[in-house]
Amino acid sequence: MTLTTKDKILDTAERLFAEQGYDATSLRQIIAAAAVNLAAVHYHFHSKEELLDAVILRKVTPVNEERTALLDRFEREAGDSAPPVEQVLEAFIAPTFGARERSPQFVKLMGRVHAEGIMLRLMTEHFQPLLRRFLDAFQRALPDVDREELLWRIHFMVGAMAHTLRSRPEIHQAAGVKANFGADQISRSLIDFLAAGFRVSWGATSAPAPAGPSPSKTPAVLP
Amino acid sequence: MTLTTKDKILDTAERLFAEQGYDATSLRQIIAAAAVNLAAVHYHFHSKEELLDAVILRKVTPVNEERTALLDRFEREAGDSAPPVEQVLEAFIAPTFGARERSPQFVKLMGRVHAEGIMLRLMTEHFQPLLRRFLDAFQRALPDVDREELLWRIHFMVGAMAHTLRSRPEIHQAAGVKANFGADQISRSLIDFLAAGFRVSWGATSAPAPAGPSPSKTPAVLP
DNA sequence: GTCTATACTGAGATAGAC
DNA sequence: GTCTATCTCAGTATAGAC
Repeated sequence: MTLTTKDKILDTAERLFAEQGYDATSLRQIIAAAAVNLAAVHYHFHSKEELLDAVILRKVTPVNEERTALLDRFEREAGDSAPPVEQVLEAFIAPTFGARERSPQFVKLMGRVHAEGIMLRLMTEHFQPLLRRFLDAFQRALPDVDREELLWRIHFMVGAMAHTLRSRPEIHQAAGVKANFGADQISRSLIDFLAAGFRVSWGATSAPAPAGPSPSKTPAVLP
Repeated sequence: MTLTTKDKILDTAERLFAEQGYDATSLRQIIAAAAVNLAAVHYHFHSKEELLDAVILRKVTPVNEERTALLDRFEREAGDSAPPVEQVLEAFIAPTFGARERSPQFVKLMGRVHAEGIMLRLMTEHFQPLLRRFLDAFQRALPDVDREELLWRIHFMVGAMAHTLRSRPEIHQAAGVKANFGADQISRSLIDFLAAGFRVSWGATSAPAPAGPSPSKTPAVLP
């Protein structure tokens, strides 16, 4: 236990942020648990927010490396052709669920973080290469889909995944249905669900609705 | 402009929460802009958190009524058969996008709120009937899908929608692609994307991946 | 029943001694 | 690098005026 002050802060902050959330955790709580001084936090991390950034990046970097490595492998195995959407999705999603197995609390925080403005700030700096890498992979798997549309579908994917990583039962509880699926089955359901969405052929809108006497002439936005 | 103190607080809080987010907005900022006293907030709403609840519920209630009304109409038009998934999705999603047109800032807050723990608290109290209503509609449209699986798909839908309602460009910006889609087209893309996911036949997992020499024998979770 | 004035506690941040 | 002391501002609680 000869951790530096900086590491003691990082470890404790990671644990408390994950257990209680970012806002609910005060710096004073962290320094008490880590047995360090309050000013040390600001010396090493400048602010509470930058401490959160550091906590996140330390954990997210290996996950992103796993994602890239997995995609690399799928591409290698596919030879000249491109890996199917399912594999691209698996490369993106599985590492997060894997991280969840290893540290459920932290990934819960990740989901929260993904959803709040925090990721928006980190995204541009640290997520860009990964995003471009996966965008290309998706585009090769689905050459017919428009690029902007594809980005929206990635957007949907991130939303669905982030929401799923957070809290499990909310909806099941409200509906009075027991949530029996394990992480593995949820991950599978998510990938299958998203793969079908990604495969939708572009241009052929469902617009007027497949059955029933065309309900809304107005754009889909307003009833 | 003979608004009651309570309404002045609600209106101002709604605007500031939407513009700056919940945490970034202080009660003192609200009371200054609304020209009321600090304690009046606690008199009428007991706490900052309950003020947020009130702000949300005031706006969300008509949206949920719109959702129900739209679903009612689709069911009426479908006669003896059940409305297709696309219509159930439209009934759920379109009213939010409609609200977005009318008050973009607020729906941005809604997306944020959906994602944080806040909705979890409100959900059980005020969302339950709506959820059960839509769960039934989905189940009738997709009788072959297992009920828990269906709830997960609804979960994915909520995540994708909430994330989409929030901030538009993040991903497009990071990828260096211009975001030209209007709200209408995004709404359509989302519905088509989700409909395909909902329609996936249950039981037929994509597991071993459709092409390439079965990459992972381990559960999809870990590479 | 409504609202005002004011005080209390705990938060994040900072300056400067060591 | 670390710590003490202090600053400002947050949300909250209450006593009392209308």
